[in-house]
Amino acid sequence: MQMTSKFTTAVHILTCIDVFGDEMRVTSDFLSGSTGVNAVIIRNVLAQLRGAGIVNTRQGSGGAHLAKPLNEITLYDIYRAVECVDDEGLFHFHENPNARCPVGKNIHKVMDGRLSAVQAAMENELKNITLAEIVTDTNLKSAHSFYKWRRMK
Amino acid sequence: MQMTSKFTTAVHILTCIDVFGDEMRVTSDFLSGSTGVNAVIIRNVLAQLRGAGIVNTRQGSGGAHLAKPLNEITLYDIYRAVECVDDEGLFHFHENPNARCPVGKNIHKVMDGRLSAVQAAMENELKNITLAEIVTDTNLKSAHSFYKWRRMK
DNA sequence: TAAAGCTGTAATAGTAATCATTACAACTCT
DNA sequence: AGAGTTGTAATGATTACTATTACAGCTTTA
Repeated sequence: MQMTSKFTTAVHILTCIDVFGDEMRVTSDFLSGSTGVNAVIIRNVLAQLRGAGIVNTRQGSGGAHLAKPLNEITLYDIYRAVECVDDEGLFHFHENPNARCPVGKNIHKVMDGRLSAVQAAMENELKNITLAEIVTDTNLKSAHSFYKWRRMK
Repeated sequence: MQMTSKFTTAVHILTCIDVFGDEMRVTSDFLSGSTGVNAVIIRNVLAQLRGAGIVNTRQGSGGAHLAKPLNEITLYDIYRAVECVDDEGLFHFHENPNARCPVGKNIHKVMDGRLSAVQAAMENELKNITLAEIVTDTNLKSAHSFYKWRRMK
């Protein structure tokens, strides 16, 4: 089991918007080039991020922009925006436990609270990581390589 | 994204083995009846649990048995046995970030440590839950309903 | 020792999810 | 008006999960 790559793609996208947004239009095509992910997928991810109030985009005039300060966007916000984790949660129950069996009848109830706690532990960790950290680290690691890439576009 | 239902199925199976194991042969067929999961799937899950040293099974003579005390089996052990989480981890990276882009070049490295921490937080929670708890709670909830079910088999 | 009941495992199929891709209408800006 | 974009629907390839059928091999017991 794994999260969709849309999650890391979304973080990548948002980092690009912040890093390059000052000087150029960050279009879905540009983001496709940086992530290696199809431009339509990028637009879909952007649509989900927009729905969550994380970015602004507009039809016609290209270019995505952050809708919030970097340090107010956590990885949890992005995860919620992009992964469909609403309904059932992280764990997927087998669907037809036998209600006539005392174990089958109760296993769901017995596990539910505990599994929610596990999920919450993961989500809390995600809440503690902001995009600001990601961007800062990325800038530190790549201080020297910006020039060329910008020229390419 | 979600975990396979094999995980909750495995917990259900192990609970049954402990609860019913004293008085009857807990076969894949019996477990199929309790979980509502196909008997072949049950046998596959049992095979994985056996590989992890959690249960013993033998060809011919039916009936699975726990290979360890209840309080030495954590949900983490079961999760590791049953989900294939070894290689890439919980998060799935988009596979072709552009190495010529300073963001694409570094995003993986920047996120990796943080995502590992998130995964570890979840796994630590799983390590804190033992099968002993699950069985105890199940027994409490179903004290009155065992008789009938046993008679059915 | 033969029959009955299990396990282990391979092969096949249905279903759902993910991602890529094509296509095109609607919008913005020059 | 035309070029460049976004938003979105439709289609297809690939992969994962689960169910199911089939059968060889093992154990127990009658």
